[in-house]
Amino acid sequence: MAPLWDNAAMPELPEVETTRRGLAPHVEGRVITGVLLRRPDLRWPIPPEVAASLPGQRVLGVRRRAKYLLLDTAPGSALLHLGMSGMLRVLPAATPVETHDHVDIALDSGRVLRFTDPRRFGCLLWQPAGETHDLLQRLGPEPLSDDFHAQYLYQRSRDRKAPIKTFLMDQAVVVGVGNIYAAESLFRAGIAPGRAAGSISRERYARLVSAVKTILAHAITRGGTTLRDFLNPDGAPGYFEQELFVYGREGEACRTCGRTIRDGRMGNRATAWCGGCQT
DNA sequence: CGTATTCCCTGCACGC
DNA sequence: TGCGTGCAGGGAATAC
Repeated sequence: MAPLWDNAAMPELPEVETTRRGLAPHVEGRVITGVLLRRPDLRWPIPPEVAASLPGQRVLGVRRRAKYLLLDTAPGSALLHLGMSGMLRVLPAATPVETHDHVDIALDSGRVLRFTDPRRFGCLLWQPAGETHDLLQRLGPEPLSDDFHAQYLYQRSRDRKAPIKTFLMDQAVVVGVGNIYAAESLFRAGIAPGRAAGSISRERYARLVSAVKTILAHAITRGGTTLRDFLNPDGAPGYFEQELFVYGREGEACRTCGRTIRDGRMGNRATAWCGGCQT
């Protein structure tokens, strides 16, 4: 079975949303018949409620908040994060187990929802019904929602001296904009990533918000096309590689102006930008 | 409060 | 060929 993700396509918000859409038809409405934890020490230990509460429950919905997926059942929700190497697949129950297959959630359809994560930066946690997990408490708005707009970003950025790229990747400001999409959005908006967030005009924030929305929405569309049949994913997601303008292109020529793409670090993250197109 | 740094973990690309 | 080293990443935790 071809993997859905590899190191070339980290699960950012569009991949998580694509995963949600792919999973939902196979998981929603199904009854969980068992939970098998082969390796409970992920980013955090998997709490006992997961294995104790899920069996016998019907999956009422599959939701996404930021880069988290939630499997809703009556007593509560399984809260999943794919980290940077996590993968979720729906497979025939008899599918042989491989090295990093940490969790199986068996379904009454005879299939199994399998969580695989080589680097174990992902997590599987428990959110009791009616509560909001601490990890979801202080998150900013969804980037594709109407709550994420230029005036919001402009106001939140006043007095912030951190680089705009760091600010944009702050999950308390807006969720789901990881390193790739931050770099690409700033390129599209023509803003240099090192510029202090608090010194950027309202007009430029309008361009940035528009760029974030356009790029994320486009990436989701692309992801969707690679995932027609979630049970038999054919080929790599490859959603974006041909469309990147700066991310991973350090030292290469800018596709717009021809200048060499620069690189540096911001907030301890590799950052690429074009000194000609971004000011 | 905001900002900077460290850490978690593994696979991979390097250089010797 | 097989080491060792450094890096990548989300994002929480910690330190200032």
